[in-house]
Amino acid sequence: MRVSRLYAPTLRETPAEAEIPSHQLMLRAGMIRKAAGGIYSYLPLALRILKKIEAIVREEMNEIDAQELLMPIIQPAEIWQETGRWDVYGDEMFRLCDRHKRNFCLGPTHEEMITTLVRGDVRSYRQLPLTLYQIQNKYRDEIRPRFGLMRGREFIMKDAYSFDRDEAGLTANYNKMYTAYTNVFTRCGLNFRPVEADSGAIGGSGSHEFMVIAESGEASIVYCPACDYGANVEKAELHTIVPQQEEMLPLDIIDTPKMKTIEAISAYLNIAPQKTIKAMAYQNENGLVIALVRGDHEVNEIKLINALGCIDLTLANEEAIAEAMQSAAGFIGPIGLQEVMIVADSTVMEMYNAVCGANLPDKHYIHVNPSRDFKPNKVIDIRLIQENDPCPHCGHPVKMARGIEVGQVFKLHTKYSQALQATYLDEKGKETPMVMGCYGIGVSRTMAAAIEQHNDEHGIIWPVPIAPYHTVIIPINSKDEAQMQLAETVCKALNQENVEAILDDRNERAGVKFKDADLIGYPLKIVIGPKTLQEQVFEVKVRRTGEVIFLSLENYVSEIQNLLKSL
RNA sequence: CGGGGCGUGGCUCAGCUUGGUAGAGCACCUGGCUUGGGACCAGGGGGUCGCAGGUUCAAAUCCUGCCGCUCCGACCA
Repeated sequence: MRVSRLYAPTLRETPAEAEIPSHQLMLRAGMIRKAAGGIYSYLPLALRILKKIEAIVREEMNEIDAQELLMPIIQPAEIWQETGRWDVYGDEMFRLCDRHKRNFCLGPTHEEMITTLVRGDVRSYRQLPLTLYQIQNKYRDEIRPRFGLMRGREFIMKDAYSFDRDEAGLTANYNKMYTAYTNVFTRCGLNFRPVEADSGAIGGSGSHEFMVIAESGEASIVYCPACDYGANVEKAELHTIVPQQEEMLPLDIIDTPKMKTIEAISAYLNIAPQKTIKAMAYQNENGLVIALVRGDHEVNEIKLINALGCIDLTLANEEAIAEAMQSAAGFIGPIGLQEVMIVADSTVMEMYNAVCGANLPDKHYIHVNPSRDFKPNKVIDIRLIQENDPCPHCGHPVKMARGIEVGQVFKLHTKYSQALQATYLDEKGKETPMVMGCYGIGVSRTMAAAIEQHNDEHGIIWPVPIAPYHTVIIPINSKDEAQMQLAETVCKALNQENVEAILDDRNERAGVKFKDADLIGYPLKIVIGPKTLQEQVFEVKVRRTGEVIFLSLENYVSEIQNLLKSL
């Protein structure tokens, strides 16, 4: 390939819309262009990268006996109505209508599709286990598409689905996938960490997310430096904190004018925030809910949703609070509340002589002893983990990091097979629902995540296995025939030995070619200039380190192959 | 959906307050010169100033509505 013919329009300046490195650099390197919010064209360089990632994914999937298939993007409403997700998915689903007014959607995921496919053709335990996967576009009408490929409305995903006879089979398949995912992301050159995850709207239980560690990541994770524990903060469990026992003092009520925040009240009373109880008012489809956590803790809304078994949860507005409790935000408390659901974090129930809102304007209770003074409807872990909280496995203080979710594995169990009657006959002739798992990799997101981890002020630095080309060959002066001739010879020789080389034959000054090469991020640059011809040596520059290596005109092919392997 | 910001040539932006013949840099085309880290000289093409209404002798500029993009929040395999 010749750069003069390559469709990779590079930009010297950063388009204003791009916020994070991967988005900025892919636009500047001429790899993607936006068609609409969250919808992009992949230009030739980006497509080569995607194909490399896909090839790695395919190899690892095939290795564990998953079989590739391809399912439709357009899916009929009926199968989604069967599982109830036609309504649950809401505005995030792209919906469309055909000329007969039949409803369809653009597939946001394929559980319904694969399950209805398999239920039609798998009848016997002899046909199980079965794992199928595809690499296909997905469509989600995100509330807020952003960060280029990181959160698009159209994106490429590898999705795999396993069907087993029983839980033991599912666990075996899940573990194989977990290993395969570890291999995929390792081979892509990513610094990642698998973490325990909430299984979310897709349902089921037992799930890990594969997080690429990056500042621009939208997910917060915790991990333990002492053991191998890691979790999405949404999921991270916490043990109850049991403080020293104290003598319970009599409940009292005091004036606390305008003291609406934990910070204000603890300063006013000169006590630690740990001695206060924070009451948060939420609203869900069943009404008002008061969530209680210790003053220095935060509510984990995912845990709260799971504890309540509800779908929707938002902070209650002032009117709702006033109506239900004759109180205002800042002075809410659990004592004396009637007909309002109260969920207390387990740590709250262990507190002594604490402070909480009195449900009266400008009043708080002191010497509150939860076990004595009120009775929550539910006591459960609902707090958000914080840096230095004890690891739930070993107790060592945990660390926090930002992560980009590039993959997730789920145990679905029989959620979809039951809803869609995907059953098989077991050895005894008994009809049994298949036990399912599902496993996703965001392929286009992985490309972006790789850039987030591998870039510098000059541009992208591709890991060799997913680089669009292994090396660019730069003749310093394209009008010098000797240089060009040698460059072409070298280019041909390398490509013949499976070193992907591209020749920058443009009639540009050397600086322009170097800048573009650095921006696009080829792992190596081979420079052919006057020195090369005189001294019969190549100059090879390593993109990542800036290191310059001189190779002789003899056996340079194997030298470059070795160099690429070492990167 | 709530709150900010922005829409002027392919890109980055100025001009708008105070209405009066649409600008710069980069990119592009032609010629020259140049070739080891985004050169230089000369010439040239390209914009109904997001759309629709309104005010005015006159609107990129003022007013109204709509659309799009973007940031923050809520949401999210």
